[in-house]
Amino acid sequence: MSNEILPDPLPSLGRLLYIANRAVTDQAEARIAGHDLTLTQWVTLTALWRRDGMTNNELAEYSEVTPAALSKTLGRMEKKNLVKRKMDGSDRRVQRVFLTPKSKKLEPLISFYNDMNELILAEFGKQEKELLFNMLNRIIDRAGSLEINEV
Amino acid sequence: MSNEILPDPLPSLGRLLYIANRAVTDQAEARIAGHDLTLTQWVTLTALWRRDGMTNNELAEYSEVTPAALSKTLGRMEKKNLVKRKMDGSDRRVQRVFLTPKSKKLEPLISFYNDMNELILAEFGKQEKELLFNMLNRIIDRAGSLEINEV
DNA sequence: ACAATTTAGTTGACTAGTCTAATATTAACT
DNA sequence: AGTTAATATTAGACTAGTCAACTAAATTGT
Repeated sequence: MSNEILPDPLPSLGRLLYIANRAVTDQAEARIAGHDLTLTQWVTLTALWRRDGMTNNELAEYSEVTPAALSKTLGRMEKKNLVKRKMDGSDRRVQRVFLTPKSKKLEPLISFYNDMNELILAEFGKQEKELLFNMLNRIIDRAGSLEINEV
Repeated sequence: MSNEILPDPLPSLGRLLYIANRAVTDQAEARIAGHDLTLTQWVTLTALWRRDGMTNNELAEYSEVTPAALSKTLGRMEKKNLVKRKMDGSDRRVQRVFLTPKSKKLEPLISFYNDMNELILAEFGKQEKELLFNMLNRIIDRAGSLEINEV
């Protein structure tokens, strides 16, 4: 192709988070792909396994995405017969979301992600793990509260 | 809405990485939005600012995405007049990508992301920062090398 | 009681990634 | 020289997120 030297990719917190997130997500998706589930869809199911009949907005909050995003995820899940939406009896704006026989059978998957995450952190000590989680939480807080200074 | 208790979102490494990555990305995008740039597009430009005329595949490797993804990003950037693709003289399969006057003017943005990341980590000590980067790299290695055990 | 406002959810246009398949062109091998 | 294999890129179908605009229903305020 070209025999010139490529610029080094830029190492930075943001870049590392991007790559780490993708590495972990890819590993997770590979593990559940056999059940015809994506990680996003699995997250939605973990909420319903704990409380069937949640609403779109509750699921959005739980998943930390916008209601619009969640509505689309539900559409794809309904097409695959993983959930069923039913109009709420007392408030007809509300759609309650229910598990199907198919997704009820998948409930044993509820802990797979935690197991996988433990596997990834197998060589981290208890204290190291705590430190890591603490640091990530500090980053989330700090990034969320920083003033937006346009550059 | 519902007066029942919502299930707690699941705390896990993967979840924290997902949220942290989004928090940092959102902060970055807000800062450069005024220049009509997305973070993905900015990453592409940082490569070209360092070596103009890189190819699609080189840029994909640099950005750590597939060549297909990068080709689409270039399409969007070309539409905004941020890059220009030119057929390579000696290998006509290759498209070389060049800065435009518009994107050349944006070169001072090359360090904005690092500056922002430093700001996010302002309260981290030097040693803490090193530890964090080290941990993230270990996670990336480990997640990438784990066997895929379907669940 | 009725108008105005808020809330719940969906849709459309967009960015950005995946994978698979197709097209050109070059390189490699008889 | 001519076929085959590899390489560079693009296109298409898909998931998943954003925001803004919209509809319908419920609440609030007079």
